[in-house]
Amino acid sequence: MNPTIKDVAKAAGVSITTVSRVLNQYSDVNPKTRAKVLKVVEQLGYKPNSVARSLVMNRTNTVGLVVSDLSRSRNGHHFMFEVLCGINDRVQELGYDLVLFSTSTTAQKKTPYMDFVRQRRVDGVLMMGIRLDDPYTHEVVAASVPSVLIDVPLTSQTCSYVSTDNIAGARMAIEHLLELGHSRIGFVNGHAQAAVSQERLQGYRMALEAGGIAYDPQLVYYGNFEQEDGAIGTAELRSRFDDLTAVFFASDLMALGALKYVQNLGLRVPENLSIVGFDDIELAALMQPMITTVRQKRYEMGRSAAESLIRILEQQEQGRGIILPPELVVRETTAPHS
Amino acid sequence: MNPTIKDVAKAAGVSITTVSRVLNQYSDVNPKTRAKVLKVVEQLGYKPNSVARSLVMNRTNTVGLVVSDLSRSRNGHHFMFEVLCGINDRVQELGYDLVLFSTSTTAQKKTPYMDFVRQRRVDGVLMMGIRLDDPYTHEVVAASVPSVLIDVPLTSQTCSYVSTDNIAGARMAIEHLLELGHSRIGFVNGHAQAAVSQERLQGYRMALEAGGIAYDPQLVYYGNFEQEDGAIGTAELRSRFDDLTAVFFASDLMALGALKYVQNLGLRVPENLSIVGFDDIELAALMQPMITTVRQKRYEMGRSAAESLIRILEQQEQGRGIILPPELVVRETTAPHS
DNA sequence: CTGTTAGCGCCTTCAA
DNA sequence: TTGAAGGCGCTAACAG
Repeated sequence: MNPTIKDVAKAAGVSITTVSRVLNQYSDVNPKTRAKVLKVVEQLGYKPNSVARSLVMNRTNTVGLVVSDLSRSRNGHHFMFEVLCGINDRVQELGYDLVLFSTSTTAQKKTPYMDFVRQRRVDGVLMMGIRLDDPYTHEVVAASVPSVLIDVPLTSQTCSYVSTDNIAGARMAIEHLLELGHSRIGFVNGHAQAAVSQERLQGYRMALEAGGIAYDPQLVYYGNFEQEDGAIGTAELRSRFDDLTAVFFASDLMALGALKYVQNLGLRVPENLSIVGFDDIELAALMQPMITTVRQKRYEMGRSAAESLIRILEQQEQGRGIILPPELVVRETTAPHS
Repeated sequence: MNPTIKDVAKAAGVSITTVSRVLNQYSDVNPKTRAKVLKVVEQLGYKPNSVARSLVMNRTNTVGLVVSDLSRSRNGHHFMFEVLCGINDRVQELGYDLVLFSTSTTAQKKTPYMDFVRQRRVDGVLMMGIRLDDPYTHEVVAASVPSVLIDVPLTSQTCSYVSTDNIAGARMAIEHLLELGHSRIGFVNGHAQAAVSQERLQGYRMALEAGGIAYDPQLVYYGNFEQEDGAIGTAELRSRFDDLTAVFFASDLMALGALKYVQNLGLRVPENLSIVGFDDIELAALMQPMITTVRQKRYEMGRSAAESLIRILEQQEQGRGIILPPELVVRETTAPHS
C-alpha cells in the first residue's frame, strides 16, 4: 500500500497538519521541521493522493476534452489530432491533466456532457467536433463550469471559443482564384451544421461579390468534409456548369478526393481545373500536384483553447472569442484561367 | 452547488445509507423506498461525486495513457492516433475514463510514470511510444498496478503487451520481393531502441536466409521512422550498393520519403526500384504510385490493449503477450526485378 | 511555529 | 428493510 500523509506524520514525529503544510509550501514552518518532513517524504516515497485532495479542495486539476466522433471521421484524423496535441501540451504545461470523453453522434450515446463534467468533477471542459444542432452544447455554455469550444462561435461569462477566421480564409482562396482569372468558381462546402461551413460560405460569397460576380447557390455543394464528398461534389458541380474552371473545397480531404476524381477522368490539374483546399493537412503537400490550400493553425488552436480555459477557471479572464488568422498556401493545383 | 447524497436523503426523508443503497443497486431495499429515492434523484438532478466515491472505494475507474512524444513525431500522427482511438473507444465501452499523460523524451521531463500513476490513482496504465531504454518502464511493469505496453514485449503478472507480429510482417515483405526476383534488398529500419525494429530486422534476415541470401549488415540503415530518414537511408544504401533493386522500410513515412527522393532523382518506381513500407497509413494508398506495405491493425491494437488492461485490473486475466497478425498489401511500388 | 478538530461526499460494517 | 457511526486521505480554520 502507498504511504499516506499519516505515515509520514508518524515517521517524522509531527502532526498531519504539519506535513500538509510543508507539502503545500506554507511559509510558517520551522526549517528544521520542514527538512525532517521532507526527508521522511523522500524515504517513504510518499506521493499525495490527489483524489483525497480533490475531494477536500473541490477541485480536480483536471480538464475534460469532449470530442464528437474522434474515431469515425477521417477528417478528424487530420484536423482533430493536431488540435488535441496542442491542447494536451498546453494543459500539461499549466499543470493540469486531460481526460478524454468522446461521444458518438451515431450511437444512442445521448450522454449530456454535463453529466460527465459533474460526475468526474473536471474543472473545465473543451469541446470539439460538436455540431451546431447538438442539443447538449448549450447546457455546457450556460453552465458555470468553464468551457472552451473549438469552432463553435458561442461565448458566455465562462465560455470561450477558438476558431480560425474562416471568412477571411475563404476570401483568400476565392480572391486567389479570381486573380488567376477564374470566374465560374464552385464551392464544395462542409455540412451545414458546422459553423465553419457557414462562415466559409460567407467568405466565398463576399469575395465573389467584391469581384463583381453574382453569388449563385447552384455553385455550392454540401458535403461532409470527407474524401468521397469532394469527388461527388465536383461531379455534381461539373454537371451543372460546363464552364466550371475552379473549385474551392472546405477541406483538403475533399480537395484530394476531387483531385483523384478528375485525374481519373483524364483531366489535368491545374490546367483544366484549379483546386483550392482548406486546412493544409500534411497530405496536401504530398499529393501530385501539391494542393493549394488555406492553412489553419491547428496545433495553435489547441494551445489557445487550453490556455483560455485555464485562465477562465483560474479567474484570470472571462469567456471570449479567439480567432486565429489563416494563411493561403499557394502550391500547384491552381493556375491562371486559360 | 451540485446536490449531494445528503440533499437527496433529506428530500426523500431517508438516510444517506439508504440512498447509497439504491444508487448501488442493492437488492435489500423496499421497492417503495427505492422509487421515492429515485424520484428525488431525478428531480434534483443528482449525480454521484466520483471523486468522493473514488476516495472511499480506492478505485478511480480511470486508466492512464502514457504517450511519449505524442506531438513531436510525425510518425506518431499516423501510428499513435489510431491506437489512441481504439484505446479510447474500448475503455469507454468498458465504463472507464481515459486520462492522457504525455512525456517528452527531449525535455527534461524526467517524470517517472509511476508518480503519475500513484498521484492520480489511475487503476491501470497503457504506455506507447516508449523506447526500450526508457528508464521508467520497468518500474511500471514491476509495479502492482495493471499495465499494458504497446510494442514493448515485456510481461509480468499484471502487465500485458500488444504488438503486431513484426517478424512475420517483415518476412512477408521480403518474401514478396524475393518472389519478384529481387536479391539485393536494402532495409531502412527504425531506431534500434524500438523493439519493433529488432523484430523487423529479424524477419528481414530470416526471410533472406530462407531464400538463400546471406545477411549483410551493410544493407541495413537505421533511421527514426520519419520521412526524411527514408530519403537519407535510401541515398546511403544506394551509395553502398549500385545493384540495389529493392528497399524495405520500417514505416510508410520512410517509404514515402524514399519514393519522393528517388522520383526526384529521375528514377521510376517500381521499374528502377521496388519499395515496401510498413504500417499501411492512409497516405500509402494516396501516393502515386500507391505504396505496397505491411498493414498493422492499429485501431485493433488499441482496443486489445484497453481490453486486456481492464481484464487484468478486474482480475479476469493475467499479463500476457498479444500479437496481432500483419497483412501484406501489394500495391504499385513493387514489380519484378528486370 | 505546531497540533486539534472538523469536515469534503461517499461507502460499509454493525445494530436495530 | 433501514439508520448510525466510522473512515477513505487530505486541507483548513482555530487555538495554543
